[in-house]
Amino acid sequence: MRQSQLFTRTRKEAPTDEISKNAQLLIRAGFIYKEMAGVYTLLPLGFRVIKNIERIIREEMNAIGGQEVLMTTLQDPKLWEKSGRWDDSVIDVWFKTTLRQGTELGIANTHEEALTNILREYISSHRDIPAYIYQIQTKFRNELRAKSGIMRTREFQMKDLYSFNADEAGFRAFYEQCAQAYMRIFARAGIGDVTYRTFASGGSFSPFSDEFQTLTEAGEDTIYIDDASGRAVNKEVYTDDVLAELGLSKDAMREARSIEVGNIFPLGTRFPEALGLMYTDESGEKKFPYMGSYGIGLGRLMGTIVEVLSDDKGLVWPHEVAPFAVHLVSLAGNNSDVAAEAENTYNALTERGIEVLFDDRDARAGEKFADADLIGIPTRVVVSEKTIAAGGIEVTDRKTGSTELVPESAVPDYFSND
RNA sequence: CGGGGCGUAGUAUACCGGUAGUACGCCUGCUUUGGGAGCAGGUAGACCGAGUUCGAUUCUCGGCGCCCCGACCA
Repeated sequence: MRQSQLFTRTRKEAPTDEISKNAQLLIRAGFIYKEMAGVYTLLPLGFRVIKNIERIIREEMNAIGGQEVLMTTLQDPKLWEKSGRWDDSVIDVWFKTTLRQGTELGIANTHEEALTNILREYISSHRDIPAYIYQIQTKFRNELRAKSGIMRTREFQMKDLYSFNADEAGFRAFYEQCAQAYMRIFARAGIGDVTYRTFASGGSFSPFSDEFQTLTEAGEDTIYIDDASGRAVNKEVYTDDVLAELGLSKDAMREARSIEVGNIFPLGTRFPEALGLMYTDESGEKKFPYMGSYGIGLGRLMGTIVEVLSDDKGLVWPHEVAPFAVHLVSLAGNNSDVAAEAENTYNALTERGIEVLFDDRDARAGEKFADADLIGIPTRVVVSEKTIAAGGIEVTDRKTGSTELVPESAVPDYFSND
């Protein structure tokens, strides 16, 4: 896409009402727009990033047998009354609304009840499970305090998968598979080497859960890491008993600040029991399926990538999540030959299926470079009088800053899209 | 929800009990063109309400909003 037509603009100065690095950079670079506290609009560049994150998650969830659905935001209180969670003292992040005739409705903050209820119609035999169902959908949570830019918001995209297995053994096997899929997701998102599977409390549903914690000072959590095994333990369950159970020793563990980018946990049969979801097993006996829940907040993942990878010049996107693969910068000035060459390069790359942000604006080099650094597309390509005189194009890596001149004849191979 | 801080052009900031200045942005023109250019002209602003006062953007109170610390975070 041509940058001259991109309706957003970069800003030199950070907004004063944002302290967090993720929000400052994303707003300055024109990826997001702040509507109000904890509520952000995704602008074209930010939307592209979220779509890429979504794609990675979707691929990995499909690979482990996930089936995608899209559930509703408006929810029936009756289902929640059955599970005992309609009460504001049980879930304190509710947004609720009412129909004109006065009927109360819930605005979804999670979907265990809704999905379990749907499955009553489709799961009745052991042949109907396991079922692994997920969605990428907007969640609303009335957080007491939104904070840390896009890390804790009141409205956000979330991937939530729910597993239904015949028994706990089947659940366990899938749970491990999903944990592996999560690690692949975070690796592809560029934060794999600083993300730890972390033993944590299971809240009110189970004795444990696994969180995926990414090391960053911007985090809200404290974890303890055992570098030898790569495992970590959340501070909230960092007790001698838990460590003994996990075979870990306090002597070998280091403390770190982190942000929770994902969470998986066992739900047992609580929701099937509350909502009446049963299947008939091989011997004709009726049983409750064993359930698990697996979440990733897409916006928080995007914010975490920013916190971990950006530098003093701006954003740095890993290839798989970058809004574009190449940032083509034309330094044409009044030189129509350079402008024509830049157009040719743009067309050649685009025809090869490469996503290009083409800075065709009538602006000076300094401004264009500063913007390119701020936006953080992995590869910058410059076409100018200099590069034409040298018979090629200049290719710069955003992360390392390393630059090379690629001869014109070698350009197709350099950008072969494989 | 407890505590603290803050609301001035699109953005970032300054000053002031007598209606507001600067920078960036944006518009026009000329020059410039490899790291956020120069000159000239122009555009655009006091969160809302009440009170005090001859007069409030400034002081007081209330509301609303934003940020930070803590608590909370199925």
